[in-house]
Amino acid sequence: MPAGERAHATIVDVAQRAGVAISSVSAALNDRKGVSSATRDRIRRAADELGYVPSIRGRALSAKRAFSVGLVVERDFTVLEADPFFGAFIGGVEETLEPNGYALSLQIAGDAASSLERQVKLADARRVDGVFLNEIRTNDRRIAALLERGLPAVGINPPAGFPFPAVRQDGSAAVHELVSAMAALGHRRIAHVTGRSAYVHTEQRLAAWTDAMSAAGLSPELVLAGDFTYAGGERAADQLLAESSPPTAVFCANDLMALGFMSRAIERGLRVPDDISVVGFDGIAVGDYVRPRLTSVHTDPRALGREGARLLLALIDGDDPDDVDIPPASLVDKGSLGPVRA
Amino acid sequence: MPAGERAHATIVDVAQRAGVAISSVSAALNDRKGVSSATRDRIRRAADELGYVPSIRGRALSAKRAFSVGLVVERDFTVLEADPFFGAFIGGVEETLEPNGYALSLQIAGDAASSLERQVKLADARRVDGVFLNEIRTNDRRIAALLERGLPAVGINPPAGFPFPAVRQDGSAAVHELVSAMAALGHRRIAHVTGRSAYVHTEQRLAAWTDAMSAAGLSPELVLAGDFTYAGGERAADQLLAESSPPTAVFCANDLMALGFMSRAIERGLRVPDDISVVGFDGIAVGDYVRPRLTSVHTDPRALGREGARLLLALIDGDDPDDVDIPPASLVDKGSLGPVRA
DNA sequence: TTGAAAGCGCTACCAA
DNA sequence: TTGGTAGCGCTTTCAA
Repeated sequence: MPAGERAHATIVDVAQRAGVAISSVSAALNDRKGVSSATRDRIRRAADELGYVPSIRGRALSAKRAFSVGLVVERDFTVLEADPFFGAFIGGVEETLEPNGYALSLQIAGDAASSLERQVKLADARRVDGVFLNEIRTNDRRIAALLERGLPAVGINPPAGFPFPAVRQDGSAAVHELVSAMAALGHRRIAHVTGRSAYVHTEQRLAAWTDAMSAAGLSPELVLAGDFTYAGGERAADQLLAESSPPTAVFCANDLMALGFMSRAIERGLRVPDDISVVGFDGIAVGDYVRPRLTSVHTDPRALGREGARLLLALIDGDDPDDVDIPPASLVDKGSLGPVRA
Repeated sequence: MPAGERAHATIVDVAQRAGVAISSVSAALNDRKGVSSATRDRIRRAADELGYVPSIRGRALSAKRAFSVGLVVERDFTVLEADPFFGAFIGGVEETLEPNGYALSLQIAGDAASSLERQVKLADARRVDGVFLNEIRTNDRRIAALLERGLPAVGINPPAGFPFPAVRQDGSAAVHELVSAMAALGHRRIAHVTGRSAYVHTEQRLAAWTDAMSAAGLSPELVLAGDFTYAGGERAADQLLAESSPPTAVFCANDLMALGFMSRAIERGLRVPDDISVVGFDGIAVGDYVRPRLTSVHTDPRALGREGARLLLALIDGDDPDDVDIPPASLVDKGSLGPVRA
């Protein structure tokens, strides 16, 4: 028994005070029709006087809804700390959930297996009415698990053929713009440091870069496998800059790697952007804390969260919502991209 | 009606399959006594075969528990993005909640008023069995609201006289160590940039610095009001370094400000730490991404979350747990603290 | 040891 | 328009 939980007024208390049946209270307070405005007023007053707030527990059981959606963040705890994406994403999610009386149930999982397990647990225990599918892998087992359970889900930047509604923000246009800008500045040897393998967004960014390179008449061969971490960016710099003819520009699949790359490049005695241009992807605040500031493809995780939640609630309501495209990511030059030195 | 939610097996299904009453199923699966091992086995088997997972909704209503705790993060969305504290804190919370079958309900509030409102809503709707009280203000209205509702709560680094159980990490010892170290390095003009006013942790850090300065025989007069943001740190640098006899060392109430201060100091042509030593508080990962790396008082938000959740669950179980002190924060020198130039 | 039944606080259906 | 009532899926008490 929970310690000290105060006795709350229930729907029965309100009904008694207003001298009506509980079904009328339910109808009145939920703005259903079939209640005269006189009794509706009386019920409202009684509810106010008692400080009545409907119990979400009773509602959940009766309405067969949890009034809650789930987000499982698959991150090593230590990495999560440095990753600002989810703060903004969750902020956006909240923007939609709160006015709709929904809450967010957040879980942290260390790896893919426990992420799947958490997702399944949330669904099986009926803790949530739907979930976000984030950071999707190329062969993501969560999809089948969700499908099998018939749990509403919304994908965030999912791959083609994704079976649930999705919200997308295109980044490829900005990557094309980036590569053309680099080419226009005289860059020919442009490298790409990828994200962790097996992630859809890693593939998406790699594909965008590859396409853009080809479109610019450049050969997309300078590819290094990264891991989305700062240390991974440092390692990439050590490797790429030690080559006999190193790149003059590098596009990293996220900002954290770009920051690590830039830092190590500077430590190795290079100037950014004079000796090497470094560009990231995400547009995190930390990019403004270094010198030069980091040029990056800025995304909008908050809009992704806001629209994703909107889709999810519609889906839960039994609608069949269309996918949502939020305005494409944009290249924001802050100084770490410059012309090739003569 | 939620779209497509698959029919789940209920306790009735299990009882039928096992040929027993639902009360026996409940007792068996919850490891209560009074069930023969034979029927217990039979029930377990039936449950397995049906893939039975108890509905948290039914349990919540009957047990008068939500099996969920709440955390309201009071942050501007944009600030949240840059703040790594909560990622680690939530990770720690999860570490405790998950094995206990509890979930975390996360809310984001933009200001104190809506933070209070959210907290109250969570409690009144009985969505959670308890909440964390974080970033407490010197005159925090949430405390009275929680007390009034009798909702279990746990304070994170609360002030003296706090009415709920609490988990604390002392930072003052490390601040004393810091100030002595600065004094030993020849610093006399040591400044402090505070956090946002009206926050308990702002006061705690200021008091620790003031005490430490006095203990070192120095006058604690160089105090500048900050706001915990990077930009605030930059402003502090502009102000302090423009003085006729600027400080030779500065202790900022958090790392973000220290990073802003350091960056601006360098932009103004000073060398860190040769011309000015800069030290922060928190020990965030970003401190390793700048040069010199940021010397800071390292805290352990993950342990705070882990132990805070442990306290909260005990409280919910009706225990009267003692406060928890986790090992004190420690000064970690990474290079932004150095001797006064001759 | 087992089973029957009450009740948790709602929603929704059906009569009156 | 109203009221009565049957669930929703559990836990818990009380008899058998």
